[in-house]
Amino acid sequence: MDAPPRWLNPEEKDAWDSFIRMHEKLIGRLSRRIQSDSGLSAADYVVLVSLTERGDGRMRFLDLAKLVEWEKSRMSHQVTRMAKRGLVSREECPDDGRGAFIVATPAGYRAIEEAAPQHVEHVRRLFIDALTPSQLSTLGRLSERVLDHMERQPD
Amino acid sequence: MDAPPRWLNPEEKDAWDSFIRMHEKLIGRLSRRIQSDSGLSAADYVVLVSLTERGDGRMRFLDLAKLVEWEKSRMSHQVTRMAKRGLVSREECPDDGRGAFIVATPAGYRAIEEAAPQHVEHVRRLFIDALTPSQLSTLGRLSERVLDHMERQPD
DNA sequence: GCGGGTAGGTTGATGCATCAACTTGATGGG
DNA sequence: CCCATCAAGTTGATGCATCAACCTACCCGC
Repeated sequence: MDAPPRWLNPEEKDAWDSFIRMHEKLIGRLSRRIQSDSGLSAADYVVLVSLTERGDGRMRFLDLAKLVEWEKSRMSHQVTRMAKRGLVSREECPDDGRGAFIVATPAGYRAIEEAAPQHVEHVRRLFIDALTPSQLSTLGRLSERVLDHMERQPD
Repeated sequence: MDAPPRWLNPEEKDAWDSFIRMHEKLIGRLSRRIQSDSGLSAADYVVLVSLTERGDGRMRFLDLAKLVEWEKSRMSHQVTRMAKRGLVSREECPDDGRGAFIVATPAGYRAIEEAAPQHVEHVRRLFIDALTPSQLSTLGRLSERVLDHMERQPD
């Protein structure tokens, strides 16, 4: 039944390769920077930003997981590691005996407040500054388009 | 001395977020697919493609690492795991006593020949098909531009 | 021909990602 | 009320990524 594989043509392959290489290099550099500047991993950063951005620095476990689109087990392991380092703590939930709140500690706040400006600076320097505003917005729109397309695909 | 952080403006932030979310979702789905379709990880796939694409299925260790832009230690660990599963083997290098060749085994060839068409199909379905040829080429050019920009930046 | 630097590669430790299995508390139907 | 089922979250195992330290073999100047 095997249909002949629809290999990528040269233009498609070039575009795909550039895209992948660009993203890998960009993310690699950003995450090494954030790690060496602040001692936070990219995962720590995402968690702390999400927690502290909305007011009280606390969120229900699964709400947090959904917000950043992580599986619960991934989040659980991450929170365990961060709690061990004092960046967040777990609190139990009065309404639901199974439930948990994840709370950013003062050390967590300090860490993210120190890390965020540097991180943004690197995003700007490595990525935003590479493009004109119009190119940037084009890239954003194309990304949205791919996202929408994926939503409509099985898997 | 701290300059005030140059936060991203809303357009910049939207573009950045879309871009990041898109890439994460895309890579996540592709690598889960390749894993469940073929039992290869994305890393296995990259190594096997690189080895088998150029003729004899063998390459010097560091040449391979440079080709895919990995650190030698990453490659070494990866090769160890793959060798354990019989996908590649190490051979010593007659010219250089320190050196090693990495060789794709018959099982490695079978694995990649089975995995590649499926993988390409998913890339096409999830990514290529989301865009018109002209949009795809735009995305490729923007990626190149970011890559070039990064080359010129420190770190 | 030997002693020091460097190139080629390995190893161990640690953190991150994913999968499957598990526990415990909530909930709703009979 | 009780049992089944589901939701919330944890745990353990395994593979991947990164860093630093290490080991040899090669090479070059003397």
